This record gives sequence, structure tokens and C-alpha cells, in this order.
Amino acid sequence: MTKAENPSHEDLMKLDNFLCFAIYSANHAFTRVYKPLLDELDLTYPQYLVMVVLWEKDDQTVGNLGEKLFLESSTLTPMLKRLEGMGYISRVRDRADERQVRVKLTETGRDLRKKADNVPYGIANATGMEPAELVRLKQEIATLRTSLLK
Amino acid sequence: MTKAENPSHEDLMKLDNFLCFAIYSANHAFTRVYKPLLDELDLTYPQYLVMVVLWEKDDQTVGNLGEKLFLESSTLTPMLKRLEGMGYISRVRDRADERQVRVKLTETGRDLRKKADNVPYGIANATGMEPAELVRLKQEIATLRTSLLK
DNA sequence: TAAAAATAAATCGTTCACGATCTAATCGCA
DNA sequence: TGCGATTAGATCGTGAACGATTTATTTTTA
Repeated sequence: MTKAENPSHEDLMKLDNFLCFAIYSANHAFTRVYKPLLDELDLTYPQYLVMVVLWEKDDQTVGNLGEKLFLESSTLTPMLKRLEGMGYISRVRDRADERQVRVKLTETGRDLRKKADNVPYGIANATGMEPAELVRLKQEIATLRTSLLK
Repeated sequence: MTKAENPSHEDLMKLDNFLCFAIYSANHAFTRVYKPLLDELDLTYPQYLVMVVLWEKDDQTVGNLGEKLFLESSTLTPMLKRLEGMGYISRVRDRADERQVRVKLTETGRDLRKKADNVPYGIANATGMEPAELVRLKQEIATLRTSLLK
């Protein structure tokens, strides 16, 4: 057995060997790279993710958004209120089931998509990775997430 | 060129194809997996990372911790005050350079390491990945982080 | 069909996380 | 040596993020 296959306890307790820390810090790094691009759209990074979900499929419930983004209503409700305040979305109780709130893009919200069109390219560029590599790594991490959540 | 190598714009705009989202949501997933393990130690996930850095090398400045964790003093100062309040660390101005604050483990903080010993194994287990795989993926993500930050 | 259980959001309190700004200490160099 | 520039932390305001709880509605079931 090589060392890489069987790290010592001392090795395991070093921050630089933590997979979780690599992900934690890469997440912060992404936030920083997105910042200047999203400032143009007056969106924060989490707000941008909500908009991406809505651009993909308009008119979703809070719970629906939460499932896709892995977020709770206690996180989403204030965020959605901010997006509503900015005029990008509307929040309306479902008439058929008054427990649910339907989130829809406004005209302004739909239009914002055009301005956001180039964002993914800026990000992909910042990673310095080939498209195929990005897809592979993304898939590996998504699989990891699934393992962690079950 | 295959599709994977040259995704369409429509594909790029789908949340599930975002590398950043894979990382964002994997990070949340890690936080959840750590929660029950760290509750035993009365630590939050970011606090645990600070302790890991200190267990690796005691007596560091705030700036030093920030460099390793990629965090600002505005994030660290309140966190460190909480850890101090819990009795795990002490914060003392450096006598030679009064601008700096030296962060040291207390006896209790050092002892906590024993209780934390099994945490990495619980996490590694939750990933469902082989040690060698974990190391490889961790390294890939660390490299990505470096690209993003430069 | 009325009461109990379940569901969907919202609210509240706590903790990160950052940028902008502030204060205090040290350094550089004229 | 002294004063301007730099550096190290701290503070403040804003926005995630969560768990626990609450409120309102719907569904189940007794």
C-alpha cells in the first residue's frame, strides 16, 4: 500500500488534506470571481443561482426552488423578498393551494437574462479548464454531494 | 467535436451544469454531515476548521489564520472571540508588535483534539469514496481554487 | 364531517462572510 | 528624528444559511 492510499492520522488532520476544505475554499473563490460580473446585474451570487433556476423554468413554488438549490424556506424567503424588491420576480400565493407561494419572473427579470448571457463564459475562463474537464469535475462533485446527503 | 466538449449556450445556462453550483451545494452537504459530529464538540464547521489549523500549529496571528483559511479579519475576529468565550483559545496582543494578535490553544482546546480524532473518518466514510480517490479529487479542487484566485 | 396530522412558508435568533471604514501601531526615508 | 505610508485587527452594515418554532392551509382519518 502506498502512502496516498493509506494516509496516516497525522496527515488526515492537516487542513490541506481535507477534501471539505478544498470545497469550502473553492466555493469562496467562486464567490469572489462572480462578484464583479454580478455587480453589473445587481445580483449576489446566491441570488444569481435563484435567477438561473427561474430562467430555466419560470413559475415555481418556494419549495420547488429549495429542492433544486438545496435551500430551506428560511433562507429563500428573505432572498426572494429582496429579488422582489428589486423588481426581478413576483411572489403570489397559489389560489388553488394557499399554502404555496408561486415565484415568477417579471419582464425585467426575464430581460436580465440577456445581460447575464456572458457570465458563464467569464467563469469558465477563470477556471482555466477545458470544457470537457469542467463537465467531468462537476459530475464528480455532484456525485459526492449525493453520497453525502444520503 | 462532441457535445460534452462543446456544450450549447442553453446547456451552459442550466443549473445542473454549473461547476460552481456543484461546489456550492457540496459545501452545504458537507456542513450538514459535519453538524452531528461537531455538535459533540460544541463547534460549528468554520470553528472546527480554525481549530484544525491551530492543532496543526499553535500560536498563530489572526492574519496567519486568515491566509490559511482564505478568510478576512472581519470574519475571523468574531469567530475567534466565540472560541475564546468557549475557552478553547486565548487571544493576546503580541508584545513585540502590538498590531498583531496571537491566537493560542488553551489546555481545553488542546484536549479537544482527542475528542475530534474520529471526525475525519466519519466524514471520509460519508463520502463513500476510496482514500486515493479523495486525495485526487481534493487536489483537483485545490488546483481549481488556485486558478480562480489568480 | 370534525378533529388530528401533515404540509408550505414565514419568522426569529445565531453564526458565517465580506467590503468599507476605522484605530492603533510600526516602518520607511527624507 | 519625525511624519507620511503601510500594516494588523476591529467594527459596522448587509446578506446568506440553518434549526426551531409559528401560522395558515390542506389532507387524512376516526
